Amino acid sequence: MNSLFKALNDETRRKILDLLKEKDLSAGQIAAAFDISKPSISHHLVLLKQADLVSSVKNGQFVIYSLNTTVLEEVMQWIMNLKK
Amino acid sequence: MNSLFKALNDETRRKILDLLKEKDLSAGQIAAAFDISKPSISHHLVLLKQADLVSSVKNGQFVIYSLNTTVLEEVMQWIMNLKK
DNA sequence: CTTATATTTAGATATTTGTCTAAATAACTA
DNA sequence: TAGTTATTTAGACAAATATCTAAATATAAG
Repeated sequence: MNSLFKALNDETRRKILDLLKEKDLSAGQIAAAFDISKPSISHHLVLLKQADLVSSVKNGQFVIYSLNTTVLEEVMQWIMNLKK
Repeated sequence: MNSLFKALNDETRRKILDLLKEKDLSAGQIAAAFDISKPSISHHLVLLKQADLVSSVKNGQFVIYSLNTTVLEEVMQWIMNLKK
């Protein structure tokens, strides 16, 4: 829960999730969408992976990232419980 | 959206929301539930107010805080859009 | 009017976070 | 194998954050 809210608490990371909603992308393609260095984006991707919001597979020299929405259920549940 | 995720990105603040789910509480009552100084709790309450997650009314020398769940709709919408 | 109680404001400090550049690692390609 | 491209790791640094103590403000009560 902590790593989830932490991962979501950044505009750049939320935009990355938005990008991945459309289609899977390589780290480089993701970085290209931002005016931020590749190492920084790589770091954001680490945080998103820690939260299990994205997964990645290596494809040759590329690393392809995909959105994983299943953990968002937890956030939904947490909110629902509060609204109860 | 930013202030919302920011406010939610802290265990103490999430617990405050949980407390307020049960019933309205004064700043002092909220502080009493944590092992953290009153000024620190006061600061957390400021952030929760900024995100519009709580509202407060002064009652004599007390300030009573209440949970406001309506803004959580935004978070729900944002998540829904991602899951789409 | 003075003292006590409730809360916030101010200012300081240690930790966390987002960013960068340079270097390391991995995998293609000529 | 040498060079090129893709990505991550390492290390540094500035900004943001959570916390504290001390002081200020506001209200209540004797």
